[in-house]
Amino acid sequence: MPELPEVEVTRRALAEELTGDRLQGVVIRTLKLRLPIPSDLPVLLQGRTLQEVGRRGKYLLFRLDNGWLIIHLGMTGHLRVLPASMAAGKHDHLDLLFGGGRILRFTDPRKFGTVLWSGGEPHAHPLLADMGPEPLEEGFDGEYLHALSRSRSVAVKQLIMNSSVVAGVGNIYANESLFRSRLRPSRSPHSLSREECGALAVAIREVLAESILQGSTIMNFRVAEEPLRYHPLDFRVYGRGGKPCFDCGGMLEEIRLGNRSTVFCPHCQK
DNA sequence: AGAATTACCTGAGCGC
DNA sequence: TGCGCTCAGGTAATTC
Repeated sequence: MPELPEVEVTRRALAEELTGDRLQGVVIRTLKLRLPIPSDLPVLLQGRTLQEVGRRGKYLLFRLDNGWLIIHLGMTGHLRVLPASMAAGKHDHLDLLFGGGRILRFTDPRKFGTVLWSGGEPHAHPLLADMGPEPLEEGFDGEYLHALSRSRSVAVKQLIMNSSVVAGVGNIYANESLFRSRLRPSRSPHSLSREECGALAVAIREVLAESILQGSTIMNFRVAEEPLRYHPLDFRVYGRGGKPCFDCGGMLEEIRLGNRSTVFCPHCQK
């Protein structure tokens, strides 16, 4: 489950490795992801040059001469740059062939990933058009969260995981940022003060930025041929239900919120 | 409009 | 060793 930091680290690695290179071929092994891969992708991509690699939330945006290839890694997807001679495995769904015998290979066992094409601005694509602000950019702050939260009835954790509220905050970082800001995941948004909303916005920005920094530091300079890993040792609460809180030593509690695994410290988080 | 539910998919972990 | 079961989870589509 690549979250925003992993997607950003991938973006940087691919931009470094592939920007300016020409796409020489496309191999699609199945169109049947959760949403079908556009069948005319080979025609659209063949011979085009990669101009830049961007990101919106957890969507990777590859700008070609004639439009944008949009890829979401879903739960289990990853992208690697490999020698073209590398045999394809069971879950290798898409290869983009570049010069120098390199392929950009999309692999996704659970097929929750998404491959789209946009002829124009990718932000206008229907699946991206309604996304909220980028958490690491201007426009996402405590005031914004506070204003938005007045009329919402879901738990605050569900609020920040809503992509129309803020882009790219998934389950792991929602848990982590709520712990950092000392807020219970089940809190009603309209109960949050301006100060609490501010602390939450800061916490979200911090946990994401720190994870990107850490991921970048360990990133293989030549682009990992192994999928990027998470940094499970760094998580303070995610995956640690029943274990001691790093801050107070009390036992972390695990509940379900919106059918998502939710971990918090009942002592530290109010 | 916002909230809740469903659907998609397969590896991993479990009990037996 | 292998079978059957349950679970995990991002997000689009659908329903309430």
